[in-house]
Amino acid sequence: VAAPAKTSTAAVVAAARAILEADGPSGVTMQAVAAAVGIRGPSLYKRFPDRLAILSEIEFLVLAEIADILARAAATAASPRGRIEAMARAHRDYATANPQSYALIYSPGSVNDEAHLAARIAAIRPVLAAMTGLAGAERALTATRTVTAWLHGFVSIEQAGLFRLGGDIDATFDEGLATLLDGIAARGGA
Amino acid sequence: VAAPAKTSTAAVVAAARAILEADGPSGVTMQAVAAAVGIRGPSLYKRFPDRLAILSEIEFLVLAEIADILARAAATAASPRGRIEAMARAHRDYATANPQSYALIYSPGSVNDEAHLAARIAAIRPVLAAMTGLAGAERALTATRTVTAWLHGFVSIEQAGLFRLGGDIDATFDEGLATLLDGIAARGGA
DNA sequence: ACCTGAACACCGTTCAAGT
DNA sequence: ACCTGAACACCGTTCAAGT
Repeated sequence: VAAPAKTSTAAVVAAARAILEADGPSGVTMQAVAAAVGIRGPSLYKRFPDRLAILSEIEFLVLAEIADILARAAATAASPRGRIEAMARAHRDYATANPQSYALIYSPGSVNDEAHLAARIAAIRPVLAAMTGLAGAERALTATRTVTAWLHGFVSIEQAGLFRLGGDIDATFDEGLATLLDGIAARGGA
Repeated sequence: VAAPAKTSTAAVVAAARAILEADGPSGVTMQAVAAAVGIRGPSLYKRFPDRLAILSEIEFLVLAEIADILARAAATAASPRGRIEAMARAHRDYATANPQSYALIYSPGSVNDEAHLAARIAAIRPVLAAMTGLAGAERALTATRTVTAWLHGFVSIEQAGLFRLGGDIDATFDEGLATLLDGIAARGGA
């Protein structure tokens, strides 16, 4: 006669993600997550080996969301450059709407195994495809890395509150992106 | 009759910084830092209000080091572009040599008060100066932010071990930097 | 003045016991 | 099968007591 399950793996991950976004990583304690799904801390170990495993599942969730919003953004424009611009804005908007989730997947403690790598590659695929159209197949990977680095750095600095010398940050974003894409296009197209 | 001090504020910060670089942020416990300077955990509260205050002092140390290496790098080249390139390489080299310290000053938990802001501005000053030479006074701030965002994003992704689709990362860095500076120069110079 | 042991609240995690 | 209370080791932090 088995005891009935009070919750599920998916419900635990969803609850943990909500706590992360509301209270930051230090708020994601085993007790808090357990309480959010109506059980006690130790019971979580029936479903996850440890706390890191829960954060790891949140990373999958977030990477899938980013893959989705980037693919949708790419579909809103026809030209390679227009697609990259749309994805860059979507990336920044996602980070603004989900700052803690975004910070998690780039944090030093983020999980870096094969499964997460595959999820990251899947998320970047539409950027790589558009960049192939803009810069050619041979230069697509390097150009994608350049745009991705700038994008992550910009969002990361913005969210840390470190743009503090004034100026219009939205305009800085647009101009930085244009500068980058001009430079990439100037180096020889497809 | 006062009890003789076994250590000093500077010694505590230096010890904490060494532990941070060796064991990461979670290794910087009050007990570990205290033991490294020959005292017990609670004694640290005579010199620092809490653990965050010790990390805050490490941030000042690191920001001063970065200000120093950037200023030195700028002095090795004559042209504005040459100076920016030298500073970009020095920035990346510093992060490679001091990954935990570098991660600390861009971590979500980094202290963002007026004193730290001043230290950050001081560190970036030579970049802003060189950028004024390359892009003109009016466009210097935006261009500096674009380069800084790319630089931080690149280093951050590199250290997280997230460049995993092959290719020469050193060459990617050089090409990304050249692309950016070409784009900035093309938008209208000084 | 500075240092210490003891104590407190709070973590993650383990485990024997319950249903 | 899943859940629970009790326990353990380990944190940051406080404080009264030592010199």
